[in-house]
Amino acid sequence: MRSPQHPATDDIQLTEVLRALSDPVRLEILGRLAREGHLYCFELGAEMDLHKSTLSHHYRILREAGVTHTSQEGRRKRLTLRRDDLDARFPGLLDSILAAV
Amino acid sequence: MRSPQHPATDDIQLTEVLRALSDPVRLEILGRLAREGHLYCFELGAEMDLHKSTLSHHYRILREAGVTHTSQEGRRKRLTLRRDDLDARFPGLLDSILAAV
DNA sequence: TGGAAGGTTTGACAACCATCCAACTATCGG
DNA sequence: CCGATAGTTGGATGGTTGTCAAACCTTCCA
Repeated sequence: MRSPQHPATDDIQLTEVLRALSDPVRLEILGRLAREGHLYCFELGAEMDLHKSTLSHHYRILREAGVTHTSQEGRRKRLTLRRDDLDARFPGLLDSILAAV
Repeated sequence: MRSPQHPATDDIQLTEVLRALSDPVRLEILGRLAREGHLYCFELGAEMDLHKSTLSHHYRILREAGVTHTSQEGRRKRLTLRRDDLDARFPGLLDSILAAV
């Protein structure tokens, strides 16, 4: 299993971040990540009533946009928010979105 | 000619605003609006090398998302940014996006 | 009054998106 | 080693998007 692709901080594009967050499911994931600090994919699978492959698709979009970081822990996958990177690149953006979620 | 549809301030949805601004053309329009205060559609048509119907499509998305206000002046159309409405609904969001454009 | 200017609408089209499903890979527990 | 767990991948599908082009509608002006 190849390690997942994360864009470098400087390569995070505003249009991609905005597009990634313009979906209710991904906005919900973002809110959970912000509140809980991190989460395991299988936790969402148990709650969100979406096929696991659909969720996997959303994880990829968030990751490739630079919003989340994914790390492997055994057979589980752990998501965290790239808060520092996003704040460095687009100051205030994340906070204003999270305040509205 | 029916007057164009603008959502009420309370009806502006975060996902729609983010989606509206996740396109380079519309982000460019936003930047110009923020810098110049207002603009007439035909000015963009002369500069942006896109078919006028394509631009009309972008105007509609910005307007229906609640990002811009459109008013008719003779046969011209004048766009302004709904800055107060957006600030009231999503404090800080517009500023952080404009800072990154 | 007739033509030009400024936009909208409709249709077409290729590209993309969210979703599901089935099959697959990889890891853990017994 | 085997079955269960956790996700990814590829295909299919119905819907949406960005773009152009042609036709249309308003408004102005000469």
